[in-house]
Amino acid sequence: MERHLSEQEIIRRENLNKIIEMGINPFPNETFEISHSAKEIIENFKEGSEDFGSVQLAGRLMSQRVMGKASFAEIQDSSGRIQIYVNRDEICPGENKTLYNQIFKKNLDLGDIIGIKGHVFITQTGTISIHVKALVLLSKSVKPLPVVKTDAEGKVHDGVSDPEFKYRQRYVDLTVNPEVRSTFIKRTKMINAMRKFMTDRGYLEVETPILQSIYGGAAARPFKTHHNALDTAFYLRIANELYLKRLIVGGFDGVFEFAKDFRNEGMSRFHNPEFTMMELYVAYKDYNWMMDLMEEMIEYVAQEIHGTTKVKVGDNIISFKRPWKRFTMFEAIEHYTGIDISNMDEAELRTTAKSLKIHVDDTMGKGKLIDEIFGEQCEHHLIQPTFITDYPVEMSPLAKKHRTKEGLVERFEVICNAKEICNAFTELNDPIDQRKRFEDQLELGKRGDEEAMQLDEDYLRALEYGMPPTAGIGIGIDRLAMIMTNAESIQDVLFFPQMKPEKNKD
RNA sequence: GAUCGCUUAGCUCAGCUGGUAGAGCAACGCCCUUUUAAGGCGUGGGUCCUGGGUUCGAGCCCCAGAGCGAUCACCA
Repeated sequence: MERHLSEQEIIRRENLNKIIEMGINPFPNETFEISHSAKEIIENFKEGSEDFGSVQLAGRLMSQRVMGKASFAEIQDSSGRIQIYVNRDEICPGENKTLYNQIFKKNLDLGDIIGIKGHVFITQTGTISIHVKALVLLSKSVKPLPVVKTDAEGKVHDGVSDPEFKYRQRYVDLTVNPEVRSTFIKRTKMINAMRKFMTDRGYLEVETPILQSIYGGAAARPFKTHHNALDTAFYLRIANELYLKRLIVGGFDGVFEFAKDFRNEGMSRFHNPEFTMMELYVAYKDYNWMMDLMEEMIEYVAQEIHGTTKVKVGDNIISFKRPWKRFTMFEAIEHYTGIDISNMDEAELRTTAKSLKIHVDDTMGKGKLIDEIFGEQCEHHLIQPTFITDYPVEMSPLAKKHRTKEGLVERFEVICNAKEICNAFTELNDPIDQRKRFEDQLELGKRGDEEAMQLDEDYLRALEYGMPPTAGIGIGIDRLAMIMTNAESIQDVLFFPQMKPEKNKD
């Protein structure tokens, strides 16, 4: 098949061929030993010290300033960039100057991956650099990378900013925009910190099925697939809640999983069809205990990532320092609207919602109305992490009824930067009540609610054997990562966000 | 799903009331040769997202479509 190549791509292929003709393998197999990273050298080199007398490092050639028999260039490794100084007669000590005159000056291109050996010194202008004694090509780049330069005022020129380019070709985005790399490193640090926090407390990290014949644990439309050998429909999980609780039935005191979940719904700045949720279930605890744990864990996570509990997000500074504010849902609504809805019936709630200019329709029940009022009137005010507790029972078919408050369940969410970042309950462990809640969901399903839960007989069977009182939580890892990295879109915290398939232009 | 916006060189972007395509960086060549976004001179590079239409003439106007984005709806 004919491929259209740009002028620059053709030139690079010609350079590749010239290198091959000179008997050099542009894609060698051998290990290249690396003694230091660019960052280590820049952070630790002291003028006049004998340290770094001999270093080897490898990376991409990112700029090249050739001046006859001496040149400066920059290489970028996984830690950052460092300047190198290449002198013709030092890398070509004999009569043959081909390596410098031909290969280094002509046939190497920006983006090529090279290995160098030399010693560290400081130039007249005060830049820590590597004086190169030997240079080897490790991999040729035949497609030009966008060249990003930062000028003296710190202004960035020609950074790749087209979102489609960034997300489809994340490998280029990562190479060219250093802050993208640091976002993803923070994401991993965050997950590692959470894992350590929970493992240190003795909770067991587990894996549960992604292909489920009955999907459950959340209200959402699933992706459906088919197993050929069994000739059976399967769903990609929308949550793993019911499986983790089966493990609590089985006798584990604490289990957690970082789970990829899948929901067949709209995409937005805050929604990707596949996303990561961390769910944790701990036996013999309730939601009050879980609130304390959540605060402690996230405060710890912020400290691990940023070295402080204060995190800048957009124009706000968010403080994760304990304790966080706690509101019941009714208190929050009264606080932001001045209206006490705690004793209202459905008709009064509907009137109240209308008076607040909230779009209502006849299918909305009590729980939905309360949720809408909260969502419209309160959520956007909640920038600092805030616990919202005690939700209407209709919205929470897996949560235990409140110990004292009629019509409510023991549930909390944390709202932070105006978005929900977790959802937790005192888990419903009464199999009789759970069956009734599932049946109510089936009714909703019959009335056309596509997100109503399915009745899971096996889960009920597990509860019938007896599940200890349990507290459970699900934390939206992508949402939390957005806050911890000051990202505006979920796509910025996913290496490969979901996109429509690229059309083949050839 | 609805509305609005964007799509021009490898990258970032200009392009007027419709007159046949521009800059910076990158590339190529020469000069300079310890530079700091190195500099100077020169050269090449375009399916102006795609397909139709209007027009003597379309990057620009009209229609249809694609991709991306924003807002809304949906998503507790």
